[in-house]
Amino acid sequence: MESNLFLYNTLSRTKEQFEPINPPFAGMYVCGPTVYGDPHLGHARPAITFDLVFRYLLHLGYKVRYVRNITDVGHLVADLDEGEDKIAVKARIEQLEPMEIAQYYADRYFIFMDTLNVKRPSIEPRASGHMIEQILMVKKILDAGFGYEVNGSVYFDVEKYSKSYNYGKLSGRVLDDLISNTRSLEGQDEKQHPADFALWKKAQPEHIMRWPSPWGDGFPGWHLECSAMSTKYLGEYFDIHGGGMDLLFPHHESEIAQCQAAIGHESVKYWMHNNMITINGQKMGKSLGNFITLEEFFTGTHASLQQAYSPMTIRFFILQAHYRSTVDFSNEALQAAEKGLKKLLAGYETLCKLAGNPHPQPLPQGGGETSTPLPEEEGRIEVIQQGCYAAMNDDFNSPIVIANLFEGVRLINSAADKKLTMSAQELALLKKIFDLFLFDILGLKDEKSNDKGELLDGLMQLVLALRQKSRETKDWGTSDQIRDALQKLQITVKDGKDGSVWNIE
RNA sequence: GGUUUCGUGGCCGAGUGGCUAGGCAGCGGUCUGCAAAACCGUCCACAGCGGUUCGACUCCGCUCGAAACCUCCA
Repeated sequence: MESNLFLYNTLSRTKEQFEPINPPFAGMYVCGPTVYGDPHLGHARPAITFDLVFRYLLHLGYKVRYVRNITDVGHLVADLDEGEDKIAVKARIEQLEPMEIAQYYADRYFIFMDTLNVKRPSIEPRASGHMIEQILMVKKILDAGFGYEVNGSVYFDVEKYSKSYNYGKLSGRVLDDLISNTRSLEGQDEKQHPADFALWKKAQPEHIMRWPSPWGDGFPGWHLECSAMSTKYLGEYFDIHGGGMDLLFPHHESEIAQCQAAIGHESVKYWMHNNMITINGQKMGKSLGNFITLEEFFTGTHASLQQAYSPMTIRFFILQAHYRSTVDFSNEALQAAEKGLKKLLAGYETLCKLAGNPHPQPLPQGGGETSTPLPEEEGRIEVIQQGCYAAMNDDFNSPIVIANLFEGVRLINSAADKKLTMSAQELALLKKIFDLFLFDILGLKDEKSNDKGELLDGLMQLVLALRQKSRETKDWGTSDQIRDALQKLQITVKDGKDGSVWNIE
């Protein structure tokens, strides 16, 4: 399978040609959510980024297995100092089983990702369901001599590891710097070296989430689940591992070390990282008062939001930036995105009419042949198509894809205005491009109800016919009254040369 | 302080050693009963200071500024 797809590998810090290990198969593992809180903007970006990758790989014909984990074990609440399990803390507060909470927020995550039109991965394994695999991996690392046990906990020996391998190759860190920059906490330090990390952690009595192990009751270290589950479902060497840039260190760095130690070689060919999100130029944080959940975005119920923003507006906005750039959310920017998306989708509707597709409304009759079309540029539609492919092949450059689609919209609208003509072949190809890139690959969709129904359609035809009569008699009062009343029902009427068209907002 | 990623016009956001990004907003036209939409034209850039070069927004260095990570835990 030949493709010209290039993607940016964080490991090499260059764009590399994508050559899967076992074509036509492609394996991708992406770090999923920790399910202890409601899904927010920070969840949307990686989900949409790797959804784009997933969709494009599928389009190129790869047989993709996309694995995204659900982390439902052993997390601390960031604001707490005591070192309690995140989920355990929540459970005590809300008097629920920890797994009940994990289930609740996992379900919420699934629902909101569905709303964002993020395709479900092939497998969504849970850390809690892979204790045996994780324990086995700890054993392997111990057997290989890269781990040590202290008081029922097992730690990874980074110092020893870095004598043979480069711990820090992914994030650019140097071990000596890590030492000098690590403030050693007094007392409870079981670790031999400040940079060592936990493979298995002994559960204190108050820990509700615990599992038996050869080292006593406890829970797996953070980095372990991803190594264990990616190996289980994608093999000891697979194509793409993705996640947010915030996970670069120590999470992904440690995953590399774990796999190297347990398996004897690295397990990932391409590392991909999406950049972070800011709100009005600031990071999103609970303490800053700009922590906005997806539900709040969709309903507009947050003090800093001027209005509700639909899932597709959020998706489009995220795709308007390249995934390796930071993206800054603001009301002004989101409103611009909302309008831009609307224009794109309206352009597609016009295209369908021009292309003779009855969906969603018939083209108003009439229109003369007297227009003087602009001279046709040879292959102007092909240029758009090639532009879209070139953009996707260049490290999934969705903003360029979108720019190309807007060029298509310009042609469509000009054709509708009879400023230029497009052949049936051109229209058909353009429709194909929109169907593929706008809907299948970018994963956008029209959110307004297209299922207008025969009854509504008939009623609207009647209403518009009556309004047309009043317009012909220049009864503007009646005409405007009808239009205003319809607008209140979210139905927009636009008067064109060839009659009026209507849309549900 | 270290590592990483950045700093583009009113806002968001691509890209490139010399050649148009794109969207939103603004301005001027066309169309229109009005409105909306659409079309055409147009203004506003490349954080700052040096250096390399025939030429830099694009390469190099420094300064300033922003974000993520650098502790136990995921």
